[in-house]
Amino acid sequence: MKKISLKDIAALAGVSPSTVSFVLNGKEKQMRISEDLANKVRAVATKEGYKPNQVAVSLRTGQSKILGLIVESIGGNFFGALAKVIEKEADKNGYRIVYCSTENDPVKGREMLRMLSNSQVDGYMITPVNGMEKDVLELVKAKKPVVLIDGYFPDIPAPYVLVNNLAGVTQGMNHLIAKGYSKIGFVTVDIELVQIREREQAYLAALKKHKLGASRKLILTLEYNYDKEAGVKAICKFIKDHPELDAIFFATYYLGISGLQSIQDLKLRIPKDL
DNA sequence: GCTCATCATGAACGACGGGT
DNA sequence: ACCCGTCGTTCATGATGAGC
Repeated sequence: MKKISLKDIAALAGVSPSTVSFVLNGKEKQMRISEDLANKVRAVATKEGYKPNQVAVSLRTGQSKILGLIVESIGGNFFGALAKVIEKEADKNGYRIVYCSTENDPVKGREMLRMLSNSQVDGYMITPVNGMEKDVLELVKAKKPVVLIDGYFPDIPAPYVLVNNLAGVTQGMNHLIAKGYSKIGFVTVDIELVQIREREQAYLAALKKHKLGASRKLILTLEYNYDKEAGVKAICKFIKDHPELDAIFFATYYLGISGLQSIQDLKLRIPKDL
């Protein structure tokens, strides 16, 4: 069976295609189309199960009503929850989301950007990875709508939405310090992301502010894609090498999980020993 | 003859294929 | 090598008829 087009509906209803278009797009008032005719057109369209040809709509309007979302990873709590909200808001406004991930690989990030571009998406939401600067800049130069999420490029004039890394870490540190801990370690990763750097800076700033001797000696930096076991071992060694530690701050939730494993392996008790 | 309501006409969108 | 029609849809503009 042939796909029913707007023209078919028009022929069946005995009106012109434009009339059908206006009615189905809710512009019958604006176009002064009588209520009776509008109802008739709607009835025919529903009966025939008419669905607009999105390719043609895009061709005509220049809009795809699709937004591209590039996140760090599709799995995981943070980006999963984020995507859910974004999808919901997009849906409210008649947009759909194409969803892909970079795994913090700039090559893959660029590949995804090109894919989205070829798919004619109307806008981009991107969690930036170092190495994507040129491509993002190109989008901005081309006046494409771009929003960066959970990170930004200082030199690129694109709007961004961030977690308040500074306030979050500061609040956490203040809590530990208020509880009387003074030898606080910091475990982070060596990835070049602004949010990670900000967290480390906030950690150091908190120590400095409370005159607890801000130094890098109590900072452990793991490789970003650290092996699970190796990471746990490294944290164990870090704790053993620094017996003066009475508290540890983990820069990310996955580091925290590894850290809990390490602490358990060392048979230390929380919060008695650490 | 004029105004208003009501609906139709036709061009345009971008890429591709077929015809000269 | 170039032009032109094709797809389905949208929208500015035009056309028709009714009522005064």
